[in-house]
Amino acid sequence: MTESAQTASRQEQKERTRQAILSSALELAQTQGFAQISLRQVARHAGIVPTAFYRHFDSMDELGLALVEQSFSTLRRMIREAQRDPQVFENIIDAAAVVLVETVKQSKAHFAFVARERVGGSEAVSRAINHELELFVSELAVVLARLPNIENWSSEDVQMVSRLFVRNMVSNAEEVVAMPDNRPDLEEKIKEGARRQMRLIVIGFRDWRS
Amino acid sequence: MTESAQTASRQEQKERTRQAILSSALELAQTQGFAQISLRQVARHAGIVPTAFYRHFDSMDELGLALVEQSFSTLRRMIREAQRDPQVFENIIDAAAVVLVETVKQSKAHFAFVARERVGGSEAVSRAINHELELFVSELAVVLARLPNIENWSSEDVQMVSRLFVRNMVSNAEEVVAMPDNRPDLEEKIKEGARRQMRLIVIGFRDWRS
DNA sequence: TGTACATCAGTGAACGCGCGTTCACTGATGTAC
DNA sequence: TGTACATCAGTGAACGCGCGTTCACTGATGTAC
Repeated sequence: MTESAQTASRQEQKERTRQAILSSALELAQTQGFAQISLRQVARHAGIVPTAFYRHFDSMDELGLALVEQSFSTLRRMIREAQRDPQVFENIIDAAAVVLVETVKQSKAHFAFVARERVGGSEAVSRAINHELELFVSELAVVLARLPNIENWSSEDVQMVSRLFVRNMVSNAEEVVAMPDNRPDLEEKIKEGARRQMRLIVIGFRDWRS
Repeated sequence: MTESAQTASRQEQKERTRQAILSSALELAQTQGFAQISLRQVARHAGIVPTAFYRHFDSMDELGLALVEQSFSTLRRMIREAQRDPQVFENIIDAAAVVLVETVKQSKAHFAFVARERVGGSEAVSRAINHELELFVSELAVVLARLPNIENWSSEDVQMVSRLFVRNMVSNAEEVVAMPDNRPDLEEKIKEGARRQMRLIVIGFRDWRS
């Protein structure tokens, strides 16, 4: 390619269309749920003809799985960034509540997709989501195992409490997703609720015996 | 009516068809999700012609709302029965875990419907389910407020912990629903997990300060 | 640089299918006398 | 009890529609020489 980079290469253009399909599907899934939207709707919204869809995905299920992947990589990146924040180590609970709400707010569409298709989606999509969430539980368990009151718990107990946290995270994320925009009062309420729930659980740590 | 009761009256027969529609929809919804099933599928499964559906419900949404009602009345009846059991007052947590698993097992289809359509369903259906769940949180809060360590908590805190319990109940119910039949080992694992989670939360009660 | 050919993302017509909904109907159940 | 009429749950044909998928195609981008 000796041309100036003004015009897009074939593969750049293809990637752009692929992203248009992904973001169209994500947007449409927000209102009706992914399982309810059609290949033709997605194509129309992405500005291509239905048959062109097949140049990028074999089926709607394949598209759904790609969205699961995209959603979780977004989530993981945000958590990694949050962990770099020194504040997090000072007051882990308050920080977690804030990070949760802020993170979810920033990529509402991905969270809405995960929360909704986890139970309502096609077999393949919801299996993929639950698999990712189980990975998350295990990852969090590793972090929790290092906390003072927990260090000599059995691994089953650590896994259990990790599952309790992740479940609550998902539930709270659902609430943020359902939250209408521009309602800082509601937002604060959810944060405060998440904070209290986490504190209650953490208080239990001290006196826990298996 | 002077006839012997051997043949069904018109309204008895109509009610029977209505129940056939409801149970057909519930069964079909188990595998694909209610939002994915069609009026014609339900009619076919219920043994009537599609147009006869309209003698009973105005639309699939109306049918969905009827299923929400049926599911929650089943749930409430089971909880009322469980409360009569004297064991429940001796060890409230163990009893709750057992009741949860047993109750859900007995009417898997209704729980599956509630768990799934709560987030994946149509606007109208999921709003109805979340409304019923909020009622549940408030009802449980009244019960919790009478527990020793909780009696002088603020009502917001009681509501918060009630929400924490109901969320976990829903999550555990989802697991039981997803559980393959005839796996007593898995069943025991879920019960044990539920028991531990509840115990951890209850332990936190003692030292909680708002 | 210029030419001839290959690649392949996106096109557009066509298909058969199941859908929700309408409509006029049928025939058993129920009621009035 | 017997007859004539009303009710209404369920029927069956018909409709227009959006769907997923097939196929042969077009024409811009990319490559070889």
